[in-house]
Amino acid sequence: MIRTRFAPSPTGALHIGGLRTALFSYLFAKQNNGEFFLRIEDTDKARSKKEWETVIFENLKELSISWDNEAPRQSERGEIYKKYLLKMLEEGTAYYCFCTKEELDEERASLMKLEKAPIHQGKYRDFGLESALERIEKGEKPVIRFKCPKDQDVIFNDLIRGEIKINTSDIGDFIIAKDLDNPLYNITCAIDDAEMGITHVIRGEEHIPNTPKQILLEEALGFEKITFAHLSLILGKDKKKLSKREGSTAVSIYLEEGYLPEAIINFIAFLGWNPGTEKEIYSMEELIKDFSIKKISKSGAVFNIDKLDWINGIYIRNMDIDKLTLKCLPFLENKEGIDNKKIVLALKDRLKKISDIKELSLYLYEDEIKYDKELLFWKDMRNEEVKESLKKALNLIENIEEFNKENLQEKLTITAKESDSVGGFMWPLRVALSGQKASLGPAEIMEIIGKKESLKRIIQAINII
RNA sequence: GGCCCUAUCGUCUAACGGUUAGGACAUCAGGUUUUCAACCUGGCAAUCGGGGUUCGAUUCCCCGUGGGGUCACCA
Repeated sequence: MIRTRFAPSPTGALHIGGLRTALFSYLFAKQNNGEFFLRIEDTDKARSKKEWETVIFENLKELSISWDNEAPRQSERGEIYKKYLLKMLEEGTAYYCFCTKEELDEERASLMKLEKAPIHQGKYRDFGLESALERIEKGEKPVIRFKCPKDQDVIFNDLIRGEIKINTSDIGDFIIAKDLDNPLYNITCAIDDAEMGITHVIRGEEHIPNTPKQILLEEALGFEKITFAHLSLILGKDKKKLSKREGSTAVSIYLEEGYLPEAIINFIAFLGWNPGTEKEIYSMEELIKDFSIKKISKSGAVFNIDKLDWINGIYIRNMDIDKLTLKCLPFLENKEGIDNKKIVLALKDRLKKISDIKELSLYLYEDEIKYDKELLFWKDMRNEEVKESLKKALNLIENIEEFNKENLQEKLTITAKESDSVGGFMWPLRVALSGQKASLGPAEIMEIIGKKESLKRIIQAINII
């Protein structure tokens, strides 16, 4: 059975790139009737926080990415790692290294000067476990390094990129643990993937350099082979790895601003993947069905918020009106006599994200709207003409009993067509009702704010001219 | 700098070695509208450069160049 995993570090919010990794891992597992696991990589005790873990869980749930296991925390698996570390030390596939940080910094600097890769040369590689233990006895605190085979090609077949080959001389004896109780990323990752029975690791491209290390560790420990797939990075407008400078990278922010989970999933899925047809609107079920890891593109994709806006707009427009209203409520005011559902219905076509409705609906709630009187003038109308036009509207509206937008629109249209110009009648009225350069139509506004408020606003406009 | 990954419109991307290089977003123009959206119609816009292989390269190979990643006692 195929089993994938998503292994975030709870050192920050769920990142857009992390979400895509999780989504693709999820889709790949599900379409193969496999399992999708979660694992919390919190070996960095200083930076890991329980709060972030909670945020990650909740974001994933909200986005309908569900996992099949009880997500283990690496911080609670110390004994397991220790067992493997001891085994490697005894078998000689790992060794204690007594180099100081200063020594290592120096080594790195001098290698860089020679324009060589700063690979650790393995001073204590053949020091021997016995002698090492003696020094530890005396109180020295060594780190544990992997004894990397010399000059050997590590080859793996990446599902997305094909064959990747890296020579061990470009890797060196990397540190696998600070000490027996503090293992580092590569070793915990290799051990957990093996123990969890992970068959396919789908992750970001930045992990390509880690892959041969993990494969080497896999071999040293006698684990099953894992298949890897490395996703290209999501880039910002500057074509660099997406960073906070360009809007947010945190999924939670998008959720809060009112990007719908379905839209986010749809958009993210299409960042670097497409079905090869012209269909662009995809539900999670459809994604599971049509997703193909082979069709993932190899180059980085720029995160284009305009396209997210467009997709989100489509989802908003297609959403059930009651559900949409519920989503909008946090961004709307509460005013006696005003039906927020009507506002949502009237405004939903112009929303790119749910939070937009706040700004767009403000004038509907205000007790006294303020605007520049010049705004009331349609083209080159004179004072008297505007006043006349508004009075005509006032008379008409005063006599309308059935105050819904269809009826209002009908009556307004008749009068407008009898007037000198349709715009000359409609524009001042709309501005009188909204105080805005751009707004809903007069009939829509009146239905929402009601007859009394409508008349009040028209009279106010007549008075300021 | 070493190693690795990568390269089609501004952006996301299609194109068994043979297409007028297609679609979407954005943009521009027009239509519909009192306005703004939504909607409809249309336009602009791309194969990084140089060598090969081939009857024929966006496609395969090599070399450049550009972009990115990574070289932690972070993950």
